[in-house]
Amino acid sequence: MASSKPISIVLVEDDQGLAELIVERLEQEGFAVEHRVDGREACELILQTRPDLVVLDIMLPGMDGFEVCRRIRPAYAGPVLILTARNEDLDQILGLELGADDFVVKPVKPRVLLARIRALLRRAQAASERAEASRIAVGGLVVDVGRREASAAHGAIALTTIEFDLLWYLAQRAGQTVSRQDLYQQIFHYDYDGIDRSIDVYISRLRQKLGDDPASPHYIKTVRGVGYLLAGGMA
Amino acid sequence: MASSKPISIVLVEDDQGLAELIVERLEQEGFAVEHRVDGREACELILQTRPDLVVLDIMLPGMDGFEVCRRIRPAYAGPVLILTARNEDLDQILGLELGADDFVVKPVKPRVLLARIRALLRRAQAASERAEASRIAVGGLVVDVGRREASAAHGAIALTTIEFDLLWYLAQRAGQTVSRQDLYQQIFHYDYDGIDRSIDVYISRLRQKLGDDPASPHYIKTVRGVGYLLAGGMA
DNA sequence: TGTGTTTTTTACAATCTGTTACACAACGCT
DNA sequence: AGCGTTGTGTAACAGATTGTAAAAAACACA
Repeated sequence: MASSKPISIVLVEDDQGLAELIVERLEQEGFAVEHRVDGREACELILQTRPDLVVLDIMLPGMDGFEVCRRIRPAYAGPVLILTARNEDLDQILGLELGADDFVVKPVKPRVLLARIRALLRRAQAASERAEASRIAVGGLVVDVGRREASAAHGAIALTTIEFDLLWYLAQRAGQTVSRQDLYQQIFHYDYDGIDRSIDVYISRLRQKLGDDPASPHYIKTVRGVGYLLAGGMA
Repeated sequence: MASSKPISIVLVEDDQGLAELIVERLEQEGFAVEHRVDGREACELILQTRPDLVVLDIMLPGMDGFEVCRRIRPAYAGPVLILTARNEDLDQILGLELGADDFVVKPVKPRVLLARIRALLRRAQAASERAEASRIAVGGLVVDVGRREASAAHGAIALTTIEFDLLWYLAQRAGQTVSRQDLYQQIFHYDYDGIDRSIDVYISRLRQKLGDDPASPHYIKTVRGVGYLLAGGMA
């Protein structure tokens, strides 16, 4: 198990001295560390490589740490540890619900940082074990909640928020008919009034993106008078 | 769960080191694991013992994982989890619609694999509690309720909601005559008044789509004064 | 603020459903 | 066989439901 792959960490920090110190210590401990100074670059790196953990300084040139956090959060599910110089920032960190998982106040002692990192990794691991599948494969379609995208034979398919929520809900119940009522509850959080057509529009757009012909659909079937069904199911 | 009978898993993997690692971990967790290196042998084992789940490596000597999947699928309905070394294989997994239920990209972390296995087993159990059989094959016709579609030798047949419900009900009782009364109860949820002709119309439409000549029908026979019958038996 | 995207609404097109009408087939009777 | 009676097959139609393009509104970001 130790052999498979080292745990990867992305460090975003503009103070070169501090950064070197941290990188050295972490590598000593067997982590694979990538360091970036620029916020924008860091975002790209994180979204691309999906490290096991991110250590993020708040004060950065260009895009600050808050912004980086906001940017990556929708698509990156791993733990984020914030580094901050001033205590006052804490209010913001906590209050703004950035989705940071922990923070360390500067000046940083490597021992402390290391302990926090280990704790976060443990927590994340436990969470991922508990989690439902983050991905569902049904009938040649893969729906990935971590990336909030679907892939079919042709490749990845970019979906908007609601499109994805809808597909995810259907995928979780693949092989069962899902009622309009149910879909309105889940997607819009209010009841179906019998008149609104938005679900139909989203289904239509989903079918278009999935390359599904509504006359003889491969993925999403209509159950007239009831709702829809994503083809799939087991046993 | 610990008491009755352990959950059985078949692992098909040619890398001895990895296989041992996985087997050990799974047995630790209380699963009964059978390991095979050869694809052909694995097929036999799976079809014979019908394990609760199959973990299948793509790269195998002799018969590769894709082929194994294709071979077992018609007769094995349980969940299949694919192990793949390269991301590019995903295209194939998706494109070929092998009927795999999830996949894990190597290098495999046992924790992750375990979480995925648990998720798949949960899903499979939920599915099997819901439905008796999700697919029925009668006289060269396959009716699949999980996809709400029927297929004959020519390929898939697009059916409307009621057409499918009707066919499904007949398929569940293939070989026995089903009364009009019964059909009205099941399909329309009200009694047959002796006048209404809608069932006849739907039967007519079904026969058209199935390519059935009512003068000498291959699939749906008329039982005068009583109802209809979907021809049973094998072909 | 402007620009580009996503969500929601609206209107009209396409499809499905349930009914009716008529044609034909099966049965019973002489 | 001839005839009426009953049951089934299906085309055609009107109303209902769903599909979707396009416009408008809301939102996000620079």
